[in-house]
Amino acid sequence: MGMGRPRAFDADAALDRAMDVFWRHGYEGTTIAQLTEAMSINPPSLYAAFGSKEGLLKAALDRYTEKRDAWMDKVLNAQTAHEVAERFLMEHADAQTDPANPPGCLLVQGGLACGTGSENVPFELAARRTRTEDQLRERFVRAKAEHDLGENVDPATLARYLSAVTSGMCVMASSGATRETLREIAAVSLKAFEEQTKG
Amino acid sequence: MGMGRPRAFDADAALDRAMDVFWRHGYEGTTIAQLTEAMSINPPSLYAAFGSKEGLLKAALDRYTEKRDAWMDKVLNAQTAHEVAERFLMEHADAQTDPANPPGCLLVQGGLACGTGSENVPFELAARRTRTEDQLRERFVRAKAEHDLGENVDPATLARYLSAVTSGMCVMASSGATRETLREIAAVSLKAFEEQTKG
DNA sequence: CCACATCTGTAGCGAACACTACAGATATCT
DNA sequence: AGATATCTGTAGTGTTCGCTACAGATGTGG
Repeated sequence: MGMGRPRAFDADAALDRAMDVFWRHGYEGTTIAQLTEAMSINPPSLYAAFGSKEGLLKAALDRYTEKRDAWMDKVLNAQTAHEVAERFLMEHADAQTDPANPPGCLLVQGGLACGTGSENVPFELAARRTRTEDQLRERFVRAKAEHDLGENVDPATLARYLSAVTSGMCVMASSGATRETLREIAAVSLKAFEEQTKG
Repeated sequence: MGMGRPRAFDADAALDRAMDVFWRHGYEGTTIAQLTEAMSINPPSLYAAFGSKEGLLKAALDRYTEKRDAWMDKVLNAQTAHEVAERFLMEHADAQTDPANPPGCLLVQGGLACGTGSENVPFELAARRTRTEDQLRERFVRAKAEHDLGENVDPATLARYLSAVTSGMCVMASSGATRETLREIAAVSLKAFEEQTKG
């Protein structure tokens, strides 16, 4: 028995193209026609490989999360909690205004509110955002154990705060905020972080 | 010559219904069928009154802005810049988790990234968000003139920071953040504000 | 009460949507 | 080489989308 005709396109490269389209137009604003054109494949190939439009989004999110994890490792490996916060904020300001990508972040621009039948999409995006928040919180728990953060500091609050600020930066990036503007916001936020860790 | 059959529905009440649907499902996730059902009218009435789906959104946004302006007046009329920031943040935390409305804010949940043909929607929402930011900035300019804020404080930075935080709160509210969580974030943000106004 | 202007409800328009049937192509395994 | 399994491209499928033609209803002005 044979193994069948092999796939003629690179799945990861195609996912990168799909990611860009979802990122730029949101899940519901993206059409299969746009996706197949960007991925340079025909609909049957898309459906054979990813099952459905939502399946393709999840595959793209998986790939996005992979890249993000590598990036988060760099952030989390900073020596101090303060430096973690600084890197997190500043790298976000840069990433969200990187001309290589659409503005903002796929996990926000992908869709906060969707129509009937796509309720799962905002939920899926939220789960990935929560993951980042969890990583930050765990890092701050460690910092607390290492006496890098004081006893009366709440790691969950810090993580939620940073997560909120970077989500807000996504919103501003989507409406044209420059890298400098986002860095300014990041700098102010960092002061709140400092103040919070003193208390 | 006669003046024609009068409209049988209340336009403002209908707009409130439409606002809720756009808010909950986003512009692109909302269908005309959902709108007409929520508004208790038929499509021809909708199109006679508002022109198009996008026209209806703009009308709903105008009504939203009206209410928001009344609300912002209360915020901006606070005695000090610090109290303006506090009210702005805390009222946002409450409004975004008010069970009378969908979570978050129409100006964010309405749609950050839209499909081809609806590019105008994110732009329109962003313009309304900028309006709030402008109101804050002007208030801080005044505070500076009144020596309520120091000479080396940048009103634009403060306004942008508060705008970013509340936008981030919208994202968190859309994924189920509680009122207490948002208030916590608001409290941390307020510390950044205080710190920023000292410098 | 009549002419007119506008609204309302039914019913359905063309277009675009996500998705797929099918036939031919291309690999593997024996 | 032959059988088989999977992919690819063409050309659609049924459904839903935003929107509207039309006829009847309901008000105003003369």
